[in-house]
Amino acid sequence: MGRAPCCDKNGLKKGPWTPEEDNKLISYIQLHGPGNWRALPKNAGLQRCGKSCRLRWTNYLRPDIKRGRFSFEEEETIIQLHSIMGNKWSSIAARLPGRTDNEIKNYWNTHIRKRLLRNGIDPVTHSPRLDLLDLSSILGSALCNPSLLNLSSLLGNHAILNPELLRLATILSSLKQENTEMFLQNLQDNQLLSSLVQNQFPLSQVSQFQNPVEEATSAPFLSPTQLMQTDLGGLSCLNSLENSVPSSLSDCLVSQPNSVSCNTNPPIPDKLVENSGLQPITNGCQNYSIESVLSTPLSSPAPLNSSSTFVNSSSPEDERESYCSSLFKFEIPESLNMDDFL
DNA sequence: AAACGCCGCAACCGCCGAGGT
DNA sequence: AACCTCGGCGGTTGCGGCGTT
Repeated sequence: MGRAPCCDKNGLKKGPWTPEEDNKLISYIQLHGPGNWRALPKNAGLQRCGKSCRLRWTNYLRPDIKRGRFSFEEEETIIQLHSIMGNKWSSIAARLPGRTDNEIKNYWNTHIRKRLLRNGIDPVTHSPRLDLLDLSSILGSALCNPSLLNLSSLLGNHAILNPELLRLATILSSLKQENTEMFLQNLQDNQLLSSLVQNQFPLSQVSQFQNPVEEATSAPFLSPTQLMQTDLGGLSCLNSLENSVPSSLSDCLVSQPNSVSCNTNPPIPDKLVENSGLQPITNGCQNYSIESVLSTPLSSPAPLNSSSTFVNSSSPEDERESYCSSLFKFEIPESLNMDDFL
């Protein structure tokens, strides 16, 4: 573990710390307290540079450090704070008692970041990744069965909705009577979708908040937790849909009685279906009910450790994976003026 | 059993800002 | 204003453990 000594400047030792060195450092700090790191190694009888001592203390030896696996709550907090602060690990660590910035950084890079990527979420922007996003299939499916679009229930929902998505839903709804073909063409061109995705979680909205509490309570769009729940990557989405969304998308996906074939909807590759554990749908069209998708109340994100979220999970990692169970969750600002979208 | 490759994480590196002179 | 010192931070490295072949 740790980096091997690359040099030995000034006779100072580098590399992994020995228990003896740890004991010396702990004993000295217990007597004199931390600080004055330049002079500390000499006074403590350590052949280390002050910086190395400080890092060893702050990242490993400090008595208040909590070691062990990150809890769901901690992980949720990290994701939320990262979406606000970016790679400000020390700021994030300040809000996670017992965790160091280094530990959080490592955990982010080795666990959370990978999972976000798997789920089709850009870990930097916390936005769905365009290269994996296949909203066109979702919307195309909706177009195949416009009855699935129920705006009235949407408008009666107290959740908060991303205006761009609401606009999209409105357009789709209007297409019940109008020119479906034209819209399908637009979908194929993907211009609308690109615009949608790029505008969905602009970073500028993140930076305008003075603190995470303010941001968490006033942000009009998806919270980071919801973003984790927003799974657009396909594979894990399908898996989680089958396992844990009994009332919404998975129902539409598997058991929708009036499924309609749709040529514009690219079928799920067999391999994906196979890996996801999802039963192949022979007509090649999944029907997503926007009504059901939009029905989740969202004044506060569901806790990560909500037991109802985890079904058929075999490991904590799987549990967190299945946490991305809802394809979309929306929030509708009370001030939203529907006229803007109609 | 051995070889190989991947992953996790402690530790290092370089940069930056604050504070003192 | 310029310089220096110190501490803090984020990014990166690479060893050791573990799983896979």
